[in-house]
Amino acid sequence: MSFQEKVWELLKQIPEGKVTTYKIIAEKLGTKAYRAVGNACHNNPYAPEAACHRVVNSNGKTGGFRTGIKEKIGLLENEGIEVENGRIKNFDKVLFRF
DNA sequence: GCTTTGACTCTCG
DNA sequence: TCGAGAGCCAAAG
Repeated sequence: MSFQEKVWELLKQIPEGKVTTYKIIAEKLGTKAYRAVGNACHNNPYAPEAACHRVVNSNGKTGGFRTGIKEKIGLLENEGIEVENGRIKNFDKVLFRF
């Protein structure tokens, strides 16, 4: 199982209404390849299963999204996550730490 | 096998 | 609060 496959497995564990960060994911995999995690999402073949839109930056910002940041924000809000100016409002509340 | 690139993070001014 | 610079790892060319 390659690095990114492990990332996708973790992404599938994120429940609705919750988000996580690239840092946390990397830590869970026992590495510090935050950027590699981003790459994994970019190449994510498990489209809706692996909730890459529930992964944000460590400071609560949504970061960038290749398919359009607006779309993802809409999805997050639909799950009860408030987003304002590309930033998670109640970040500590919705943060999923596995 | 070295170089480039990226949906990142941390520190400093 | 915000932007710039440096550091980090894995995948693709």
